[in-house]
Amino acid sequence: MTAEHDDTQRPAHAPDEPLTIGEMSRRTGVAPSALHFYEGLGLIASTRTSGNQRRYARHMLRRVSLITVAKRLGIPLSDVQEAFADVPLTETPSHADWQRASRRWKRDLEKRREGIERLERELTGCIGCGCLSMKACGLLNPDDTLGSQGSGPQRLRDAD
Amino acid sequence: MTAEHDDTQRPAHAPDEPLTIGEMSRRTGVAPSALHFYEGLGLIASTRTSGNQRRYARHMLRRVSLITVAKRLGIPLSDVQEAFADVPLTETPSHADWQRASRRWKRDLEKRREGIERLERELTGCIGCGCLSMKACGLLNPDDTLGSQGSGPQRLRDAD
DNA sequence: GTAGAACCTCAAGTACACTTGAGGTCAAAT
DNA sequence: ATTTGACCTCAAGTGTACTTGAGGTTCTAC
Repeated sequence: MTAEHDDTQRPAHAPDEPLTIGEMSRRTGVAPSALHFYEGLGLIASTRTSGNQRRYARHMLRRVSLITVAKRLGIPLSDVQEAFADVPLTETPSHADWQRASRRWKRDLEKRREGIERLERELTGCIGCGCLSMKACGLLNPDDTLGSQGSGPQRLRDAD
Repeated sequence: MTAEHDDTQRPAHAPDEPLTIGEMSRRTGVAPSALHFYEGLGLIASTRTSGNQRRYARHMLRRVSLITVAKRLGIPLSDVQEAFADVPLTETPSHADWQRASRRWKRDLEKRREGIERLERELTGCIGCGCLSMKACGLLNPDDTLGSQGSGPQRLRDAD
């Protein structure tokens, strides 16, 4: 986070000009090779110049940002692909397009958050009572008191 | 979730007997090959019978369950390894051992949950105002209005 | 005591998400 | 005009998290 990318030396574009792959990379923090990769998966799209170089419409920045966030949260690209399913790739997506995608995402995120919250609660409870090592605690599934009924670690597994 | 695993036909063990790899697998839902793999990473441990077969102490069930949950939440095994760092592998962990691990985990989970919550809020805002496709919205970083200052999609990236 | 299920090791294969490298082209500046 | 940096394609390599298979051993039940 130093003066390493000083865009004052970079070409200044009109606000609606398409971006080169290098610009996309600098702006999103995603390597050009990864952008190639995402394009191969159909997660993003580009047009080509007469000289076969990629040019990205500005709305691709958002797609890449969303991919990045998803990754950070451990969401696989296949899920991102689904979330983007109805968002047009080649034209600028409409208000409604992104609204739909947003709602879809939000449901997915809610599930994830709930999974984490559940685990947090369980761990918190166990911090309080120390039951992570005690048979009496039903939260994290005691080592084996339920086991012989074939229950297994249900509490930790039924979160789907 | 049918009558597929009917433990009434399985060997019934005294509550403190060690488990075979097959039993571990059935109880945790984790494949034997994965248990081998986790053992290679030092995430779990086993003793061996005179005939070189693995036997797992019952407290390994909890370790495996925690690994499974972590995976579901997109937490890499290396992080799990760290979280387990001070929890004894070969003897039954003490109350204090698991307490320490719980606290560590909880901090990690909090960060993750916060990341997800942030994204949820952003998406929610965008559902409300439709800004996911509008330049005026600063939440998801507008396509490019901040871009020429070299800021990039900061709001989505500074969440670490 | 022997059949069959469950287990063992070790090597190789798979899927995901990329990166790296080779060999070549394109574009902006001198 | 030529250098330099950015770009292109395609193939192969990397790290993570396993699975699969071959070839052999052990355990349990009959």
